[in-house]
Amino acid sequence: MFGLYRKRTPPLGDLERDVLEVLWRDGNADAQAIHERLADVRGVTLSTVQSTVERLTRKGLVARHKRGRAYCYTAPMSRETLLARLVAELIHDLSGTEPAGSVGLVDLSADIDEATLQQLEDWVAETRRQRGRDDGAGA
Amino acid sequence: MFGLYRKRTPPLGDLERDVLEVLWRDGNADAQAIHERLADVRGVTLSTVQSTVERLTRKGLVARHKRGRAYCYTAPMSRETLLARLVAELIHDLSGTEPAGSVGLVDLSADIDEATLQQLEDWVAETRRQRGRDDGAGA
DNA sequence: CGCGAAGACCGAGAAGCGATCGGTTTTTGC
DNA sequence: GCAAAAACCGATCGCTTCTCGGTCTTCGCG
Repeated sequence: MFGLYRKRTPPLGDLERDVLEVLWRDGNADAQAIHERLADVRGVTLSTVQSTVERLTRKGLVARHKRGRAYCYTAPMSRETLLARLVAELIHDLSGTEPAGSVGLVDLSADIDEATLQQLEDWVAETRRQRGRDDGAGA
Repeated sequence: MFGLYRKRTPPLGDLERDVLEVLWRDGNADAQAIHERLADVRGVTLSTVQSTVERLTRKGLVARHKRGRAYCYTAPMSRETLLARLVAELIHDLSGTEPAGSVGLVDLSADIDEATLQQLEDWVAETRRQRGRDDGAGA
């Protein structure tokens, strides 16, 4: 079969990404704080930020708890974890029935800095390790 | 800075993905052939397929050349290359200013088969090798 | 050379999603 | 209680894919 419905993490919009970025940086923040952080680069109102962070909450990508009169938001899923999930989905979606053993990658590689590359590599290694001791059920 | 405009590969729709899949499988095909391949799983008309493959052409993801009265479409970019590009963009977009040395990935890793994992790993290695002998200008 | 069919092309419309914000209600601190 | 701060709601806009029918072009063949 070709088209399968899967529980893909909905693709993040630009503002959503920025909000997450702030949350990852500061650990936690209320809408106001996020807004102030973002106002420099983006001319958005507090309302917009609130809507966005709320959407993010609905998506399960941020958690919140009341503190004073405002909500305090946090990103329970780390940047790395989200990245991993996204990469996983991407790979899963784009890897057809054929495992395609031929490694023809290597092309648009420039664009990634060493650190990221390292990250990816470590992630691969870690994943393999994990899967090795856990079980072999992948696809 | 937070929001950067980049030449992201536009996100592929479901049908677009399926069309690419067919192209990768068969090497090349005209709209008719693609349609027949897809008709089994998807009740789409030939017109729809044509539109989709044309959009894909505009995106530069498929090439075409006249053969007889119909166009013959091919996917110049291999599945692996496209995957690599997408992964690269994903990583680039989601890796903030901080390289985030901590490797906290490892979570949703199951979902990927060994072959793909291997692929990714090789790709990383190759990329690093490439960039090693070329230059060090990454970020 | 002309004709009929096959296919490309175009434009239109529906649906989904994020971004955006204003206005209203709720909550809270004093 | 009251005023302000914040959450909440719902509406709109723009963009993208999917969908297709209708029209124009082109090709092959007699």
